[in-house]
Amino acid sequence: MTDLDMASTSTAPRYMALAEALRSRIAQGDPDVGQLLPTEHALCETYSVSRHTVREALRMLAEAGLIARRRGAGTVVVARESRQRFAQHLGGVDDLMQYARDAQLTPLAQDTGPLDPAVARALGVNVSGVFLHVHGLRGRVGEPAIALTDMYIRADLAPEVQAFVDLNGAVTEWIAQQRGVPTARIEQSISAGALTEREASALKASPGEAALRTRRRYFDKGGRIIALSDSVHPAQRFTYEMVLQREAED
Amino acid sequence: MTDLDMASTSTAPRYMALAEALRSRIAQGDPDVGQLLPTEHALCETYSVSRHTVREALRMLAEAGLIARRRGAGTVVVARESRQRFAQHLGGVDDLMQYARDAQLTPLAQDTGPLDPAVARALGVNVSGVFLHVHGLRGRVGEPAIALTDMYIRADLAPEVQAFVDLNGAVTEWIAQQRGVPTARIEQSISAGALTEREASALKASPGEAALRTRRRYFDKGGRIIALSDSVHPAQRFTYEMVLQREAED
DNA sequence: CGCGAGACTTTGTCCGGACATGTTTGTCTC
DNA sequence: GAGACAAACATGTCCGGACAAAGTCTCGCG
Repeated sequence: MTDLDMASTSTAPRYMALAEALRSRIAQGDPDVGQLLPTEHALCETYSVSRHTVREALRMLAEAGLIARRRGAGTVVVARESRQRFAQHLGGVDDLMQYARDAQLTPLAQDTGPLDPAVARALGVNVSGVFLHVHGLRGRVGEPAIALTDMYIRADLAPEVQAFVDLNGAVTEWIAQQRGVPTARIEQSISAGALTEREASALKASPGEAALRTRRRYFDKGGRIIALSDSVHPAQRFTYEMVLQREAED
Repeated sequence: MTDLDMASTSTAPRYMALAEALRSRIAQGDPDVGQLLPTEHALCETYSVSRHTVREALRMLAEAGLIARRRGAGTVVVARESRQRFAQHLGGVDDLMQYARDAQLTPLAQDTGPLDPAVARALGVNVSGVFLHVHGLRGRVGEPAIALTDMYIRADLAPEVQAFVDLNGAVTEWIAQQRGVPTARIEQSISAGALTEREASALKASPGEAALRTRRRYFDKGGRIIALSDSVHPAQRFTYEMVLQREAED
């Protein structure tokens, strides 16, 4: 069944029928996770539909989280199934950070250049390109800082440093608006560790004190890196809270 | 500003600029909730763009939950602002725990009774009733344990202890099936701390070593507590990973 | 005056085309 | 073998058009 003869058996639009056909193929591993889907042009021929219809179907699959599309490279399968039972909903990236709205970023240092290999390794990425790196403290005026943070923003997307500081961390939302590159996916890891002397000094805490470390990778729709961050929080000053709600069954 | 001259000030696509212009209007109540947006045709003329571009912009606003579109009737504003942007989706509670499937629970102690006030305080609850308490280690056979955990399950819902152990932590799913009480909401907090001597001894780690502490509260539909848990993980053995996807809202 | 049918309006589906932008591959030169 | 550059490939943006489907309005008839 390559031609879409769904019209004869249901009233579903063609792009929905195509999305379903592709979803079914992906669920069977054809193609599997990590592999490329046929190109839009090929799908037009295989299923005898216009490119518009193919694009609509692919958009649905992308929104379902099954595929990621990259201009020039193609469309890769990222998940076999959409598995949604519990969900944590966040208003925006700043909710993810869990800092109070008035927690300001105080830059301590900045530079622009390729990512240091040790930094890339710590953040779990293998990425080339130039990044704006801003190192600073995060906290309310007059209170102990809650985070010592390093942000790395792709230089081609980054604002000016002072504008970055004024954004108080909402840089990915600025990039979405001003650069037309919205964040589509965020990977965060949370781990425990002990503060180094340098970290403790900047945070006015004790060396060796327990700390929470949060690392984030921000990706665009095509899976390319937008920004990275690495923050450390003294244990006494920060706890990460999350709420998950059960969702309706599909 | 009716023509889209965004191209001269940013690289954002036209449909995004239009979506932003309309989102801004809606935020200002022009049109207000319950009122109709101008038709697609009118927007094409007002903003000097094709219908395709208008439709893309409207699709974005619809996905953001700001508008609802009805064939033949028009497009109505349903919300002034979008409040939900990102979500973390989990297949089930065991995904939340992030233990390998074969990570077994070894009980070290158990008892049944009311919640100790200190425990209740640590877990952020004020609850009466009787709980089955199981204290144990979690890890793969032959490997260092990754968690020392205390689980508290409402006694009226709890399985037998041996059955509980066989469930390997998926007790809330057993309760959903066998007791007809599904978990509707989970609250989790993640913090850093240092291992106590007792904890370090059980985990075969060093006292004072940095550790991640995860605490969870499981609620049913009516907001009543089903279970509680408090786990501590040596830093070197466990990192909490999460992935958030940008999503449409309903 | 109320109801139904038809006309008109508005969004949804689907086609086609062109050009832009980013990625990958191939070729050439040092 | 490495680097630079060009060409080919693949998706993204944007235009235009036609027809379908659903909703609203108007007019005529009972």
